[in-house]
Amino acid sequence: MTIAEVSKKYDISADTLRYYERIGLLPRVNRNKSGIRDYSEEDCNWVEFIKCMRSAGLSIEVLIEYISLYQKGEHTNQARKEILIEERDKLILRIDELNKTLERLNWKIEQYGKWSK
Amino acid sequence: MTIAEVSKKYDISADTLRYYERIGLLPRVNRNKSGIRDYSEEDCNWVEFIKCMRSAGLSIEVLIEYISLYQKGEHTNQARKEILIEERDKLILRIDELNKTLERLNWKIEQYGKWSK
DNA sequence: ATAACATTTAAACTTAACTCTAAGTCAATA
DNA sequence: TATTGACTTAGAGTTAAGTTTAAATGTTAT
Repeated sequence: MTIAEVSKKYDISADTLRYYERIGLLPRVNRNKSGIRDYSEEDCNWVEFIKCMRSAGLSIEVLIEYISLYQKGEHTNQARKEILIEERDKLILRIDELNKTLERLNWKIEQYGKWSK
Repeated sequence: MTIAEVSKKYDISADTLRYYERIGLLPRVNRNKSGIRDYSEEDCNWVEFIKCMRSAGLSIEVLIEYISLYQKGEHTNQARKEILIEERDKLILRIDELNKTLERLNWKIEQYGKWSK
């Protein structure tokens, strides 16, 4: 797949895809004879994974670390698992906080409802 | 209360408090005879509200709009309510997305568990 | 085979949201 | 009363995460 196709499929700009690869957030994508990126299915899976994790607030920094460990092979499994657990726990706290704020917003909206009908 | 006290109480730097006031994200705080900020209880309530809403991801831009409407008086109630509803709905979607990612992380962590124990 | 368009790289630029600096004022303390 | 330390403003600097630009090369449709 070309960068344009991947960009469209995952709704991430080609610029961002190149940027992610440049900083090591995506494993290096193979080029064809003329130097143009040709994304494999595994590349696409990484793109999708990164998109999902970024949208959940995981920092680029921590994801670079995760990918770097992945590329070092199976002996990094424990370390990778620890990263995921740490991020998972942060996410739980975050969701909790957001739910509290949601309740607060709901309450405030109700107050407005009392006069503004 | 002085800016240092408010800063400590809400864990927001004095720089940030001044910055928020400067850009209209906080209503202008009264100064004493020598020009030093003296935060009233209402000021503090705003600080706490802003902190909470920012941490939930509401943009500074939308909060400035909300506060600006507030300062224009009761006839802006409907508009303010609409802002809150819009942000509340965005927040619900966000929480939903985060919960899905949380499930995915949990699943991945379990996969790691299978070999790395 | 030439115009029009996509891709490449490196590097500069942008944006949101702060954060720091400089130069000055003011209040409390030694 | 001299110094120490918090506060003031305006404006410059920082950070994370892209986005845009420039200059070159490659590809496709006529």
